[in-house]
Amino acid sequence: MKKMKRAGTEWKIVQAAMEIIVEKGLASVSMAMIARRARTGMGAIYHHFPTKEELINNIYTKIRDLQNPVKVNDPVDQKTEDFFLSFSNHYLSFFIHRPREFFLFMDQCEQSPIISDNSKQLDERSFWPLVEVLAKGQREKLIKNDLPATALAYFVKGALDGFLRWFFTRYKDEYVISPLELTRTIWDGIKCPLEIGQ
Amino acid sequence: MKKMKRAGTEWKIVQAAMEIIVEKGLASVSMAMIARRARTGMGAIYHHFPTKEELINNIYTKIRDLQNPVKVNDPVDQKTEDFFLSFSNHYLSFFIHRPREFFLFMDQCEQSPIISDNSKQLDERSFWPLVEVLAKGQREKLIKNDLPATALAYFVKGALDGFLRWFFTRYKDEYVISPLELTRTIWDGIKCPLEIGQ
Amino acid sequence: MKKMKRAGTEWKIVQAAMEIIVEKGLASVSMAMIARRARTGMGAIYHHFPTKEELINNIYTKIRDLQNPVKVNDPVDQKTEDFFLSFSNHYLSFFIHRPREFFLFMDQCEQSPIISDNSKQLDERSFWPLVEVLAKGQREKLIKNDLPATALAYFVKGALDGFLRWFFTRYKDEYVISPLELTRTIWDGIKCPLEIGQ
Amino acid sequence: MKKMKRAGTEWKIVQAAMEIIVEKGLASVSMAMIARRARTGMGAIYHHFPTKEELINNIYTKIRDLQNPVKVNDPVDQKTEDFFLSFSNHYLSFFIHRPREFFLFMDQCEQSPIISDNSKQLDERSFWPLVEVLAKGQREKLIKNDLPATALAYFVKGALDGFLRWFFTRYKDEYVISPLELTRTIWDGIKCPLEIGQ
DNA sequence: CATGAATGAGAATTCATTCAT
DNA sequence: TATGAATGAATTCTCATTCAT
Repeated sequence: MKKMKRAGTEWKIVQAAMEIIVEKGLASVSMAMIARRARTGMGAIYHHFPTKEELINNIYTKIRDLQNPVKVNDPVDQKTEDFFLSFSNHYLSFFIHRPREFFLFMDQCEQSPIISDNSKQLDERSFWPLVEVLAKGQREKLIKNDLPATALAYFVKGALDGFLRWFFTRYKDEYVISPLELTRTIWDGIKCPLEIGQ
Repeated sequence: MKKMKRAGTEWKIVQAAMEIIVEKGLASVSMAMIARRARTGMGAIYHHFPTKEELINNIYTKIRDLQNPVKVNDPVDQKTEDFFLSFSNHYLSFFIHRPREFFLFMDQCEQSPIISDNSKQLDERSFWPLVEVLAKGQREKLIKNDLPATALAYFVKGALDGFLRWFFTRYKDEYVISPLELTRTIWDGIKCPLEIGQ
Repeated sequence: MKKMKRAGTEWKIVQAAMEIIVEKGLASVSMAMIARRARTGMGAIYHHFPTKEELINNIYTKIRDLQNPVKVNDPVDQKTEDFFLSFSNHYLSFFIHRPREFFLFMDQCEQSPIISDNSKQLDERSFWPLVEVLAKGQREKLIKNDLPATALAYFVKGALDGFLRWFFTRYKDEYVISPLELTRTIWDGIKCPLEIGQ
Repeated sequence: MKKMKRAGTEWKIVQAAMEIIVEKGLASVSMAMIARRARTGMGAIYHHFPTKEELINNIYTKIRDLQNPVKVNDPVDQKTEDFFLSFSNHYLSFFIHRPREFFLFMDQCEQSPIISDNSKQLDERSFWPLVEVLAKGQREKLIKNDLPATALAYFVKGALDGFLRWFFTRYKDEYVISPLELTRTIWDGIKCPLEIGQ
């Protein structure tokens, strides 16, 4: 019962922080605003998070952790194309099936120096499989190698994020969209063209 | 040197602001830091820009204006593929041939609510030709139509920005990169697959 | 003593602000000076009053409210002369029996555009009974009607304030003064001369 | 011709300063605002007036000098009542026949510490005849002596200023007003009542 | 654990004044 | 003389953080 309440408070704070950061921007959000939105006192926030930075980083890593379950498939085990498609689909559907604040919050934070190096290492870890599979694909001559695998990975992540940006700021339910097609589109872009006769 | 010659003060401020924002991030830059870096007094900044917000927005729109020359080619006049490729190439080479601060500054600002709706309308204007050509390509059955043209445009912009992010933060001259191949990669992704037998 | 007990902070700020404004003048008082005098931090002031302007206006209206108890006697109920004299006496004795800052602060503010229209409406409300009784007196032919009642009211207020200005800046206890005689003096001025033979 | 221009500039500055101070208040007027209103550069102001304080004080004393012609009638020479009435009438008509900024500017400044002691001595000098005549009247048993002459003088000045405040902020040409009646009213107030039988 | 008033260093902004043109 | 961009100290205001209740 008590723990319930505590967990509830922490979640209310996280919720409020995400909402308000998405609305007003990282730079112009104060702890007092978060407290007001969360309907708690300032003290409650500082009970759960020692500093503002840690609050932001904590939310950031919470989301990354949700996104990257402990056990990540090893790219080596699977067919390159399958791994690539499932990685991308997972990335998209993770955000699509969650409150819009999840993606928009991450999108705000990603370029900001408030995110500690520590938190950024988490990013790297989640980014790594993508780089790996692209490199593997290049070695297998399945994927274009005009650019280093890292560059392709940035390109792919940019494309996915661009789509999600559209989804969460422009999409209006008018019709069904299929993330699957999107990941296929990216794959079509980066894969090597079939040789004639193949 | 007590007094500054008139000329160039505004540009020195813009320069300094871009540099320092790229270094420390939008949120953690103070007007005093900008003044120090620009070697002006604080008042000089406020002489040229009424508020911090307007300074940022002004730089933002200055760059967008540079990027979008008054006369934009009309997508209707050209072959779809050519227009798409030249649009994307122009976008990439604009940033690649300019100081890295240009892109990194824009990238910082783009997701931030500090950019006013007014400035964002400029974005829309520069974005529009891309949406148009994608829509035209869809009507011509040249481009996949699983997603609305706007979504594809976000996707394309995301991909280009992802690449530039890599270019300006990871690229180390090790070897020659060709933006042309990148835009071709995107085109390969979004174009309709050739029918067998064609 | 690092932290202040809650109670009384607002009053200490008001107190300090009045004192220091009376000493140095509205224009040359800074929030830092007020904070120092009140022995609070600057933040405490802004916790209670959103801006410097609102602090001033708040003090102004606080005093006006003290001065005008909710229930004001209706001029219609009483003999004109009695009402006039009691109104004036009340005005004088209110300030005479309070710290000199009360009057001197009001006197500073009254002509200053820092006092918002909103606060000025309070003035009007407290001013109204005076205008009313003068108008009534004019209708009864008890009071000279060379000038509109409003003009007379400004005149009367000016006279009372002039006296108070003397009282708080020049009076030195040398001898007893009687505000009652003053209000009588004003009355003698504005009343109609007795007809010969009456 | 040249001198003309210079005199013109100085007057434009004085004019502009008075206007804007009356509008916005002494505290919130900057030299830049004055320059803009006067349609001059900042330098022009500093050619004519070494500091902001001196500008204000200069205007203040300019008006006082206009008001108090070098030769002031000596109260001793005239009948007390005549001197009192002509003094008061002169005070009122001086302001009434001049732009409203004259009075309203003086009213703003009078309580402010920006007015130097030097300038204030001018006030005293113009105030002195009033105190003198009231004292003389008291010695002659023509004027009530419940209060010291200085107090009466403050009272009288307050009354006159109160009237002018009405005149310049409320009066709307509806009908003719007669300052003469006003000064008579004050006289009626402060003079000793006639003994019955006299 | 929770509250929110209080702290005070630091950020944004203003403005009297100077001076190259 | 006139101009107005530039200076930078002073001022207003903000906000992460603490702590008495």
